[in-house]
Amino acid sequence: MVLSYTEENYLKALFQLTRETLEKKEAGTNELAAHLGVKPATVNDMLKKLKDKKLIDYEKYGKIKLTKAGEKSGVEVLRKHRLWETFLCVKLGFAWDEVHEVAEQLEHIQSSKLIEKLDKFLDYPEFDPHGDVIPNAKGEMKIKYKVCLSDMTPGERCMMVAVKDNSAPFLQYVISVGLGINNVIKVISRNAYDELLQIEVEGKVSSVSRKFADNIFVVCQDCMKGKKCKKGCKG
Amino acid sequence: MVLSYTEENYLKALFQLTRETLEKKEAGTNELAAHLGVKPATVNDMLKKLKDKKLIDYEKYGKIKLTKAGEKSGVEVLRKHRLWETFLCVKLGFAWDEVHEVAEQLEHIQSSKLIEKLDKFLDYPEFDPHGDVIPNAKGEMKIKYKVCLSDMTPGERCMMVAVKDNSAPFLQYVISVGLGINNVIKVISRNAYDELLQIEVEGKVSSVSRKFADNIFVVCQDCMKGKKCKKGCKG
DNA sequence: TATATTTGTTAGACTCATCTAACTTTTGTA
DNA sequence: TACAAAAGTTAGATGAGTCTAACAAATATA
Repeated sequence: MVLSYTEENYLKALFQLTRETLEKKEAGTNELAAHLGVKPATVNDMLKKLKDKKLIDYEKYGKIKLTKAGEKSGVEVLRKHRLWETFLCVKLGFAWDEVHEVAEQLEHIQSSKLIEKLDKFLDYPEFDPHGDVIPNAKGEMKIKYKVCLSDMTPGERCMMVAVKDNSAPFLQYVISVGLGINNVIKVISRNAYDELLQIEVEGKVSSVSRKFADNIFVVCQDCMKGKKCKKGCKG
Repeated sequence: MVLSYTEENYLKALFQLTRETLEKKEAGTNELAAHLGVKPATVNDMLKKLKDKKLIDYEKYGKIKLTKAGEKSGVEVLRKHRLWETFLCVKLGFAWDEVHEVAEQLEHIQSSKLIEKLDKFLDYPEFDPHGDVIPNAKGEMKIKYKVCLSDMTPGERCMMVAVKDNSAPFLQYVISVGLGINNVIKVISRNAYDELLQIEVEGKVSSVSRKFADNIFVVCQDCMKGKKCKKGCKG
């Protein structure tokens, strides 16, 4: 489907507001308007067009959600933006704080061949100059989680986002503790001698070993709220 | 001055129609419409806007001419187009026949810093992949003329476009023969023994030496008519 | 030179993305 | 729960760039 420059911007914004965050899945008219720097009335008009094109799920007074097709387009624009930013810094010698505006223009260039070749020319980078993940050609964003449950301090809350060990025995163990992706974990205490962690998940308290905690990727509370993270949870 | 994507296209087209040719200096409404793929009525509306912005000289039913400001903008777009084409071929491995459409988009990216850096990255190329001259940062197009008056065959017509020798004595000699830039020269005959050429300029017949003819750059009749040149007169 | 053909212009309409101002629905809280 | 605040919607307008259809001027040619 051929999208206008403007439609692409709406889809990119929606992707950032609803997908590129661990919690939120829907956006509102005012929120989107603020993000794009236009008035809510303008957004409202565009929402009707995007719905007609089956790029968003949306009902009057309801929340806005990307469809599969809409997400595909949105993530593609984000991918292009970040690849161009990388090009500008790595190949042309721009400073990392100078590239955003130019990339806002470059991200709308229509040519899949160009993006393939640019990606190759840059040797398939995984992160842009700001450290944000660059979606791959399939639109997948492989976030490199770095913070484990064992990095948490007693008293902190975090959310499980991935596992390091994908073996069946480990996964079964995880389930038995009542844990799963997106579960919030409260770290109660850490035993100084054997590093046994006491954690609370959905009201249930369990003890887990250091080895277990090493294999659970988590994100901190800032990440959970969509704020800037100081720990670098997302790589 | 900030120009729209569309205005830039009109100025680029006008530059190509009126400047990037040795003879023509003005364009018509229909001609411009055909070049841009829009209707004459559309062009007519835009001409008024471009005139208001002092980018063209234009009177009702008259011919269209770029002003200095208009020419500056037009040549800048052309420069960007050709630099991007060069980038696509040289750095990304595109074939020379695949780059035009993408460059049509890229030429409108607004960032003088980007173009400076791209130019440097490409090592200040003088010609694009199609062999067309790339205007430099000042908008100058240094056409590398290759064909001299001495390359002409008796009976051919050509037009003087430049001199190789810029010394005052030579230039004075040129003037004495009645020659000047843009004069049409008809080659009447060549003496087989000493290569003396008999030429006719504005009705006046003169004889000039091989040495003289070697220092006069000319373009062939195809070039004069704006057609594709087979001799490579323009380098 | 008269007229046919080409070239250029005008008027009026359409789409897209945007706005303001007024209105309606939903939500949060006293 | 009632009502105020927040969020969302509608109607009507604007400007850019485009179109078609009809008209006017310039030019080429018989």
